[in-house]
Amino acid sequence: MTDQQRTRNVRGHGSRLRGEILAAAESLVDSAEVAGLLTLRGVAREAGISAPSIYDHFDDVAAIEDAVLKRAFADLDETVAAAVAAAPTPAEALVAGCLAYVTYAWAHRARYRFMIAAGGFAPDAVSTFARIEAALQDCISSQASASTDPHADAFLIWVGMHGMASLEKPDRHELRRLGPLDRAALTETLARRLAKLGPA
Amino acid sequence: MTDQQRTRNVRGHGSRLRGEILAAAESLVDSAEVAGLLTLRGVAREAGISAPSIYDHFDDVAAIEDAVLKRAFADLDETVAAAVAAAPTPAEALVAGCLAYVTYAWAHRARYRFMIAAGGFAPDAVSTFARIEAALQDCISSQASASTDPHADAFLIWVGMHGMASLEKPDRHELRRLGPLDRAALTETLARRLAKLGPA
DNA sequence: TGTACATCAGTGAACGCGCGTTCACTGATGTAC
DNA sequence: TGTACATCAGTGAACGCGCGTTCACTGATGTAC
Repeated sequence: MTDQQRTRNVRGHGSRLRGEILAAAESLVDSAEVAGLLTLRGVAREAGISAPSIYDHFDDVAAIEDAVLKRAFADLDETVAAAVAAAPTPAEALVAGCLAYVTYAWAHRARYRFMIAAGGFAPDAVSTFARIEAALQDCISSQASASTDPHADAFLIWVGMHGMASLEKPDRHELRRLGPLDRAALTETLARRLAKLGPA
Repeated sequence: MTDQQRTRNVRGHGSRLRGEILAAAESLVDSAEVAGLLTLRGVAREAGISAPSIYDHFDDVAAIEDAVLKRAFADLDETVAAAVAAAPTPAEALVAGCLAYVTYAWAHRARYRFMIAAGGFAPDAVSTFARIEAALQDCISSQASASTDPHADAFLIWVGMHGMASLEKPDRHELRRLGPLDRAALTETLARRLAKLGPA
């Protein structure tokens, strides 16, 4: 990206370059028009270093992708966790968590595509799923949800959120025909119906 | 794929090769481990022809991809249409259409991934969406559905089916923790809840 | 305080590969006379 | 019925490119004596 001379890291801080490589890879993932794979040389270019320098920090391009994925899933998980924690009631917590999930995906479309393209949901998604399940369980305990099978219903919620999250921009393709969609309201409706949270 | 000599098409039937190229591309899409893009040379190899021969029938590799996508979406649409048409009641028709959609995606996982990877849902998906919306409208008319907003609810059903369709194989990753999932039953539950079809 | 040396954080050149694309060609098949 | 020719359905060789990966190297910085 930048043509200016890199100033070499001081002794003992060579691992800083690892962070720069990762940041460059994330930048490429986020700005990808199509869900193209990362290339080692592309990452090196973006980071402003020579290609062989990457090998000191990552075994290969797959290792970079794994690191990017890990951070992205952790980031998403934290976002969901914060939304759940901030809500006053179990029902609001579940809805807020779902909205946070979907909003994150919309805000980082290319990243989310990358996350799901890399072999479906990685094990990194487990904790986010567990949060949804726990939030649903809270709803059931407080009689906010009529669900009798939290395991299956949490799965359905996850399915619904992923479907919502992976849609394209509303201003493209056939979605125009749907008219203006209030995506946040739709997401809440989706969550409430699947979680059996009452009127939706 | 085959090493044996190709016998050239007779005069006036040169366009047969177009079909063979398309079939080769579909075969590659269906057997892709990761959702890799097609390459012109790869398609030529699979079809057993030289790479330049493709230019007589397709402008470039994007044109091949478009043709594959078009056929795949049409195939999916016909499958859904047949399922809807064969059901005796509106509610069963809607559920059958949803199940057909999801089953098609599971049966052709790599193909479905290719379909959604190519820039979200192409305009080719419009008619399938219209079928879902019409089926829901039938349910409302016959009072099988309590939906008051068929437009938005058809959208939610579509979202849910896409989410269900794009999940990975159940025997991988964290899905194991979910225990054995009856995917057909889950799909029906998902459809009934989102369509407000009564007990689910 | 000097100085030789080891280490660290990288670089530059080169390799072989598969890719898309071009170009001139080939050889069978139909058509005109 | 022959034969010259046009057309059709492709092929083979070559190009320039970006890729992953290797290898020997460089030059600044710390350390030992």
